[in-house]
Amino acid sequence: MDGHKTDESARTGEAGTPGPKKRRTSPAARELTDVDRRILEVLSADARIPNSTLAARVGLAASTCHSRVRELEERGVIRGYHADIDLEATGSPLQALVAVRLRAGARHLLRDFTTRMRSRPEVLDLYFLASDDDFLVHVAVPGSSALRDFVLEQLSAHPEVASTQTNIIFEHTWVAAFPGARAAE
Amino acid sequence: MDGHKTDESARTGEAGTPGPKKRRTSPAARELTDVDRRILEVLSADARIPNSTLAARVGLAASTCHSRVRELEERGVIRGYHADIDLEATGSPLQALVAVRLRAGARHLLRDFTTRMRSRPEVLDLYFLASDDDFLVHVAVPGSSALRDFVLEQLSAHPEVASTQTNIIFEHTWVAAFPGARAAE
DNA sequence: TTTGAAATGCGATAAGC
DNA sequence: GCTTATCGCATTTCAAA
Repeated sequence: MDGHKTDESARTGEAGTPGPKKRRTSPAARELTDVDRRILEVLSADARIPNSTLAARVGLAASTCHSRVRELEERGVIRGYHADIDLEATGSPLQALVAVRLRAGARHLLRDFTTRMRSRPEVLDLYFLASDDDFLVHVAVPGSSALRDFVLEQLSAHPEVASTQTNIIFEHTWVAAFPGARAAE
Repeated sequence: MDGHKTDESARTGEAGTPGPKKRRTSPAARELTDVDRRILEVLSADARIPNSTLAARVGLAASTCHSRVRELEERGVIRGYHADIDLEATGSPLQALVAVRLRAGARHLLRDFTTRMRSRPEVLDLYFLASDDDFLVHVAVPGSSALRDFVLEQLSAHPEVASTQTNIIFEHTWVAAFPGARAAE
């Protein structure tokens, strides 16, 4: 599982420093402008803010702001908008992070495993790690018995799973959608 | 704002399920109806869907649907709406989960620690775990040197931190906002 | 007491400057 | 990138079940 090379060796210099106003010619990897960044910041804090209000906050006309947002959506910078739901209200107040280690000989079942995890209703997030534990599965369940059932039936019972370790979550705090974004605008 | 009573506490039992038709008397913890649940499901997949479309999807009139959504917001079931941002586009493609163990004698600094973590721009999520009185800090950074700086300067350098373990994330998949919600509607 | 339909004001969207 | 104009949606009101 170790020894993977990251593929981000080709990193150009930062544009933040003063210098030549060279035009960025790669549209897909174009860097974000300062206004773009502020738009993302506001939308990550409140995705349903009216476009006119957003425009005023970032100092743009409404139409301009709208086209910027659309461009960010089309470029894939904004991947979507999601409602943040109170898990207690949905009847699943118990959260856990389950560390899963796969059997070394069953790595070809990795895709099956991720597919199954993503199809399970209890699963909220799936972290594929570089460490000894291959996955960290973030789940929410109604109670401890449902947690036990999930771990036993969806993880331990499967042959590709070598071991699991279940960690109860006392509290999960969402801080930001991306680095630099602040909840307190 | 505060704990005022909603004026619609008289909700009769559902006719669908057999059983006692006991009236729910706790308004704050009132259970979600089937329609509520479907609304949450759609909004967690696409928070900016037009209300008219949402209403059609859940089989409600637009006005009714709108009042339901507002009620869910006021009850705190919907805690907010957030844009989902591509971390690579923001220039922080490297993610990690840092496990932090606090010194047993410094548990009174727990609040300071969480406050500091939430003020750091690199931090995306903060998990307070039951396992070893540990935290799991989800961060995104531009590269490995920024990750090293964060761990050394924001964690190891502080006296309340007993130990850290940094786990690189190969891939992070957001699956659902709450149990049962499916991305593929 | 909750739903559905109609009316109005505001915001989203597109064309021109 | 801003201004204006049009269109569509959000929101309220009211009638009905």
